Amino acid sequence: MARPRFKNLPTEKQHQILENAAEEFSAYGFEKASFNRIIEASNISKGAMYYYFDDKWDLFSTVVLELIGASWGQAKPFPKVSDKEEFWRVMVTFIADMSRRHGDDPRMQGIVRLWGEIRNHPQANALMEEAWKPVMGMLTDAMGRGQELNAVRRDLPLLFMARLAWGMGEHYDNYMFERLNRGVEFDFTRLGELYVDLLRRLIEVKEDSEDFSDLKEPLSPTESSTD
Amino acid sequence: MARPRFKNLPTEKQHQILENAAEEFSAYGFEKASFNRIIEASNISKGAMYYYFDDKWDLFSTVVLELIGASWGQAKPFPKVSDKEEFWRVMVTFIADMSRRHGDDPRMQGIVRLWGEIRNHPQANALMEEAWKPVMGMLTDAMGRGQELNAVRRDLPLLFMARLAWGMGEHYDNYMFERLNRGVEFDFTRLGELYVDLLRRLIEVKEDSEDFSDLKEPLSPTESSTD
DNA sequence: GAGTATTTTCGACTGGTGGTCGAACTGCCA
DNA sequence: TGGCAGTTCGACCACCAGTCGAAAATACTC
Repeated sequence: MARPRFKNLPTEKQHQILENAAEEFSAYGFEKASFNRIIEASNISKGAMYYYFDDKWDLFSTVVLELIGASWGQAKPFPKVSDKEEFWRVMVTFIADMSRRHGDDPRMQGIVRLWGEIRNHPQANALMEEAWKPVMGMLTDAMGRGQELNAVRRDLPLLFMARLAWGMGEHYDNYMFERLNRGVEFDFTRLGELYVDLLRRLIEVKEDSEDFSDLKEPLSPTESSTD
Repeated sequence: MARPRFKNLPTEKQHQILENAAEEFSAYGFEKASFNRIIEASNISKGAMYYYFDDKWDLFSTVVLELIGASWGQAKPFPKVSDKEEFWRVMVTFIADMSRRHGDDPRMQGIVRLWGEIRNHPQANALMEEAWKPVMGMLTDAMGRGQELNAVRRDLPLLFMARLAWGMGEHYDNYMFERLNRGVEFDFTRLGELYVDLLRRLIEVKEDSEDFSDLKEPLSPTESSTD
């Protein structure tokens, strides 16, 4: 979010600052990252830093938006599909693409993993919403198409299902990350298939399933508060 | 975890300290909770506090274990069930009981909600495992029984499914909490039914479903590191 | 009860934190 | 040359978790 003047800085300097910040945050998390250390590493004075950023959180969210934007900027939209099976097949590659984006860049990995830490910050929801808007948009679009094809259940709001998928992904990541750190080996493709299988079970149309459309309103997105 | 000597303190004093700590942690989260403030509120000196607890984390984990223990200490085990439908019916009440335990005590609520924040702490996994062991045990037992009744899929490890249920619960809580804070009204019973419906979709035996038992080993619990 | 040993309490102190602020410096225009 | 905005600077603030040596209280022994 960074004060507008930040853009007047030589792009090199901008890069340097954001780079150092990304490094620090993804290495230590939000609270334990040292704003002072970032300042030192950037060869800048404290006053100058606060001249360009409101506070630590401001720098953090700038970094997050930058990183996610760079990674998702030129992502291809969910392709047109014309039948159920194709829908699910494409979903697998979509999810794989997603986890690749999150897994390849270690700075991105660090950011994604520390999401849980900041969840209670007053501005966390606003940041999350803005940062992942394009991704969530693609997810909900995809699921909407799935509904048209009668592949995806219609009794739950799109956004609720998208968040469900998202949350499961987060949890999935954590579970795997933990095991990875213990030296367990994975077949990531197979793992992705399991993930989509689970997601599919959650949101697929099922003949005998109970209908929860009466819950639609409380589950739907209310206007997001900007606090 | 608290030094053993803590138990020699008058129980009244012990209570007072843990009470103040629970208050502080659940109100501010782990990082932003002030150890100093807890000390002051407890009418105790800094040296004394560090005489009974190794550090902030030590106090925190003591509080967590205390709180969860008190809430789950005398919980009834998952009842004997003899057929699929009964199994799922009992599961609904089990889950309802669980969310009631987490929702009734605001201190407990606070603790549960700040779990995400501390996930990256070096001792977080050990604490989580110890704190929720009885609950997870009941969950896995229940699911094991479900497998015997051919209600629950057999291709995934019990613990993986338990964690899946757990993670979904966490995410669910967060989603609802967010909406609650915006004044949205809920039918909690109905919401619990939706949760179990989703869980059921995830772990129920499904004839045409792909078999993922080849993933059993990487998904299974390895020996937990105690670092 | 005196003297010693152990346990407990105390709070000043340390190196660090995020954030503030008034002064100084710079470039530009009149 | 003077004035003025935009920018840079680092000393300073309140607070943080954690340390430590010494004082106080208690327990134990002769």
